[in-house]
Amino acid sequence: MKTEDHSFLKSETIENVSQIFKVLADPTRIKILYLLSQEECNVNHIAEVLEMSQSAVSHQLSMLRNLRLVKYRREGKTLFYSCDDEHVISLLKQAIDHSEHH
Amino acid sequence: MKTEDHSFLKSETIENVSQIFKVLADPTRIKILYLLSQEECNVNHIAEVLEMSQSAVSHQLSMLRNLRLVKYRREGKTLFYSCDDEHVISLLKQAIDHSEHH
DNA sequence: CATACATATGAACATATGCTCATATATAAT
DNA sequence: ATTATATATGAGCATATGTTCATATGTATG
Repeated sequence: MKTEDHSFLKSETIENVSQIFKVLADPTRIKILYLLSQEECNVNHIAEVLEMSQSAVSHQLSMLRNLRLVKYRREGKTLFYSCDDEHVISLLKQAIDHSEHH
Repeated sequence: MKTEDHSFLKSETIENVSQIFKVLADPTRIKILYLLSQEECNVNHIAEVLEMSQSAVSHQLSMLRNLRLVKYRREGKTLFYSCDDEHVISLLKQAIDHSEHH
């Protein structure tokens, strides 16, 4: 068993980094995270704004929740989601800025 | 036809950002880019260090070349690859630093 | 408690992705 | 020219991923 696949990076680090970027690699999640970085939203609102099914949004939020990238609060029947990871939002915004200015 | 799927981000921006992060989402490419960020390498050297087949490395380099993330120079039969996109390396290193210090 | 509304979840399916295997191309040396 | 070395590339395959569809769960209200 090798604990490292690379002389300089721990395999654990590589897996973590890969996971962060996998989240950010999907257009749907980019839109969701960018939206949530601007305002707290409930699930249906996200679905409407992004023109996606409630189910698809909910599945993605489930993933983002498990990775602790978003959090939520309940208000009656409604769940309000917001971002919970400044670092990931920072990476996203840098990539957006770079893309927009090139 | 909608030119934007999101009120704030152009669909072109979303695609570009997604593509950047897709590149960085794969463990193999993380290792290759990190290695190349430290030293110029030929293909066989990358394959040896990362314990991968020459073909697998070459396929990945092909992709990185097409996206202009790496460049190469020839010396006889050997091709020496190096990084050609500071911004992408910057994103990668930030994610690595963050992962290592948490 | 029955119904409606908001959200979550499991299964199935289609597409994307990364590898291997075989083979092609390019350069150098004999 | 033939052979060896370094790298590239196409096809095929197995796995991962994101969506849809159907259904479940949770909460408020009559």
